[in-house]
Amino acid sequence: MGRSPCCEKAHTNKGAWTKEEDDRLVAYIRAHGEGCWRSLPKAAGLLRCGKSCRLRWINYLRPDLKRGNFTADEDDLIIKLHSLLGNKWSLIAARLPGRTDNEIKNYWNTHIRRKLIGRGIDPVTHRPLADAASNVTISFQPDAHPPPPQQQLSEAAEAPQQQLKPPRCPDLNLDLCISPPCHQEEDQELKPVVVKREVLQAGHGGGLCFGCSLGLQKGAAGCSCSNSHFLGLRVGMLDFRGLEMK
DNA sequence: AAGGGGCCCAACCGCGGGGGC
DNA sequence: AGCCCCCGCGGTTGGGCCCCT
Repeated sequence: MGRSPCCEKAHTNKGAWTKEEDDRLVAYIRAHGEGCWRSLPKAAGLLRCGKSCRLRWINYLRPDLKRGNFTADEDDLIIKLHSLLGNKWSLIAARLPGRTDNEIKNYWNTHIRRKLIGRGIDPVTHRPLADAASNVTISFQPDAHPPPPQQQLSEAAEAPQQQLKPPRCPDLNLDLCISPPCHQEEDQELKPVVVKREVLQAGHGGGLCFGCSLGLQKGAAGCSCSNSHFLGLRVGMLDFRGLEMK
């Protein structure tokens, strides 16, 4: 009954990885590449479960990891992305080259949460902690960015005047205007962020202009709405032009 | 100098989703 | 269509380190 164990726990090591285990894992992945984590430990001669190997590689051994302290720009970007995506650490990590979801999650829980609380901002809702008056009305801007048919949010059409939750972060513009992906010929290396519609709707204020709320300059890639709340945040590596809704 | 408490972060656990059969 | 396997994700844990008293 129930889920089968991911590995034979009786014959696997647990806890901190040794240098030798690291070396074995790195050598194996260099020779054979990633993939089939379940069979990797046996093939690599490791007494670890596949999940453990995958985690060790992704969070610690991967050669493209940046490591080191987070910059102020990364801080700001994480906060912005969290306000949009919630605890979707993998999505946030996808927009921070060299950072892992685990690293960002830890950093959030140990530093940013405290920082936001210190600023009087609820780290969960991104709203002022003392915010009692939640009667802010956010209006849609259906003309600002007419989306392609496949990306129109039916909810927006169904309830264009509905009252939405107030901004959860005082410097975030929450005017709704989801930009269609454009300039697709550029930056092919940037993976599109695939955001389930529920992610944007569940407790995140209904809808947002990604460009504006991330501080992109008016007229910059992905943002040409009428928002006037440019924040001056440098987000050069960020690009939501490939944003997909599913 | 010692020890107690808090912090940090690597690693584990359980679950959900996707894909193959 | 349903089942099973595997991967990946998010939440949680625990051990080591650091700082304060």
